[in-house]
Amino acid sequence: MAVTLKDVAERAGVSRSAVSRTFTEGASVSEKTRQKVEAAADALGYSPNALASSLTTGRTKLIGLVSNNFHNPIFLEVFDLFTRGLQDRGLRPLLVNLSNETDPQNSVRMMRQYSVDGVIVASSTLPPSFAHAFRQARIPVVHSFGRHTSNPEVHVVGIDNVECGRMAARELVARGYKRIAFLAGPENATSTQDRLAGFTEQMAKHPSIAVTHSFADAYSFDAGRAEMLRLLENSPAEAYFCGDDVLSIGALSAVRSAGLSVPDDIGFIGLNNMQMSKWETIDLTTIHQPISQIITSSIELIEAMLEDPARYPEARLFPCHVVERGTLAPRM
Amino acid sequence: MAVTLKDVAERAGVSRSAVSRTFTEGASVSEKTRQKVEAAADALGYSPNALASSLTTGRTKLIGLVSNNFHNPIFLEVFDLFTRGLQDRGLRPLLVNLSNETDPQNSVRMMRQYSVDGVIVASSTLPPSFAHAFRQARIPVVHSFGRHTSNPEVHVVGIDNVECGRMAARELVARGYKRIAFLAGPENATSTQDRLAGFTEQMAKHPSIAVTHSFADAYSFDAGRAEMLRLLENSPAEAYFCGDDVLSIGALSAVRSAGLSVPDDIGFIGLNNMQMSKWETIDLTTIHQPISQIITSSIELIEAMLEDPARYPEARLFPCHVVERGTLAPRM
DNA sequence: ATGGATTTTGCAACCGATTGCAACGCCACC
DNA sequence: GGTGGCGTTGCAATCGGTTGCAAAATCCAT
Repeated sequence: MAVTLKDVAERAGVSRSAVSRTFTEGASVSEKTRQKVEAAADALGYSPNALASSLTTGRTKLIGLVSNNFHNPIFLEVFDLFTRGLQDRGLRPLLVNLSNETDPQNSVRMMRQYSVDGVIVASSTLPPSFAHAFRQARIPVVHSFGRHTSNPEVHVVGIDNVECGRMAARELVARGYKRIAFLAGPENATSTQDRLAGFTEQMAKHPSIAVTHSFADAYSFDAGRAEMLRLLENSPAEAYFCGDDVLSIGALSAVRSAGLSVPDDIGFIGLNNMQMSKWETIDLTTIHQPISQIITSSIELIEAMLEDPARYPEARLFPCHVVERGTLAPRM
Repeated sequence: MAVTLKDVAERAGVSRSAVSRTFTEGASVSEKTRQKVEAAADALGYSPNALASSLTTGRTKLIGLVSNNFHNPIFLEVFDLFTRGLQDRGLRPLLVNLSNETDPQNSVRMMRQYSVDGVIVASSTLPPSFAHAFRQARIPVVHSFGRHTSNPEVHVVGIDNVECGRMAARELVARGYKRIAFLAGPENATSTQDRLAGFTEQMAKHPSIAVTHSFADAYSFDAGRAEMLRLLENSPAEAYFCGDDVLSIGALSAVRSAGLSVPDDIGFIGLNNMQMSKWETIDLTTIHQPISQIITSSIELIEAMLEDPARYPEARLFPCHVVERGTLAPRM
């Protein structure tokens, strides 16, 4: 079948060790044998079997890329950035779709079987127990878009969701809305909980403003639309903070199909600033989440953990800011 | 470190072979030893190292999932379906992003290094040379969304793009448009070429109708928008067939920001029927591509090739149909 | 209890690599 | 010519499993 070390060694007339050494950085091989080996390898079309070598080196260069978020278009961008970033560093992403998985131990087992060097959990809706389970299993792990706690047990890279909640609240108050609501993502997602906490905390400073909130089933267009349709049935608020742009877009669609106009009848502010939000037909005012920095940073972090698995868990949070477009009334 | 076969064997008081056999389907082990082994394995938290076993079995259960299409939202759905479908069959997708790769040999080398059992090329814009290179390297390969030829050299699963071109042409003619254009995807993509061929072939039957075409740089919103803006500068056609929904949506956005209305001023028909196309704000008439069947079929095919690598290359094409929404004038 | 058939088991070789160690060749220098 | 030192090389063990083969254990019928 495949060309092996042994084949190359025989053709080059050297030992297998010699071949192995010419293919490993910084090993001691004379120029002469290196030449012979490379000639033989080229002729045979040899490339070393990374999996076999992983047996002795203990490194597979495989990184589990774990997510459950395959309905939010922003994750296409996330996967794009992750795969390229990992590839550029010689790492290979093993994509794991946890959409229907509830038991972290299954994922741990799976990652163990393929002896991945590390795991990146890319999700704001997967419970922290998944990242924890990996850490418990002593697999280096970074939770991207995860929850920031004061005393993190795993590496977390993302944003300060509580502050985002406050930011949205401040923005809506500044626009003079008197009946404000949070159309949140899935109730049990940590991102939802944190955003809600920040939002209500900030709104508590304005007792004269009526505040409500409700949850969408998922971070998806359909869920946003469905929830908004429900809200429209019963005296909706003047303005909504949506837990994600994709929810906003779903909600916008519901509002427009009800014959109402944005921002004249209802205002919206989203969160993420995905590509689509700037489309003319959408033109969503939103809070920008620095996806690309989060991902770059996550990759750096997982790489650092490969070097030093005992590295002390760290939270890396990146600042967000409001991007003003056309779905909110002007500031007063 | 990790718990190995040997550890389990020692604890259970049996040989390593016995342990191995209890974990391989259909091997001969007595009930008694199986019990002992399983108890020991549970106590130690053992799970077999798939990579090590691949050395002797020659099977990694790794499937390279190769794409260059990380800007078309439909591919999020594609990845979702692929990852779930593969996982359900005990296969693991190794995601490869070929956005900036031009040399098929690099990808072949990469797949070899990780000794994947097979490769799924999921792209309609990657040149056929990639799929061919895998086949040449004797790696089982299926090209999803690839070009159908009468004498296929690799397995292809997708649609008949030539027929789609005809279908779009027929639809536009039936609506009475007299100046018709094809806003195509990347010029060198086989899908573009085939759709263009079918489109012009069909339009040739109507010499009184003015037909033009042009290309977008990529299957992306921005490319569609940019190309449409260019077209608007110089007496645009009455109706456009766009090579992909995402192009249509970009074009729609350009048209609307120019103050024109759809379908009154310009008509559109897309291709794919992605989720987004049914959003109220978009409401795109389009040709439905049966993504989910294509993917299911691709997975079945790659699985069949794992059994029989010599299996004769086959093209599997699925029918498309027009989904009527609101971006074309009514039929005459 | 005996013998033969059938299952179960362990040994040892092997998969494709890496690596510690000792032997080797080569050169310089005395 | 002999010695020391250094870079190079090959041997052999090892990584975590699988598997052919022969020996051992079990079963069944007589």
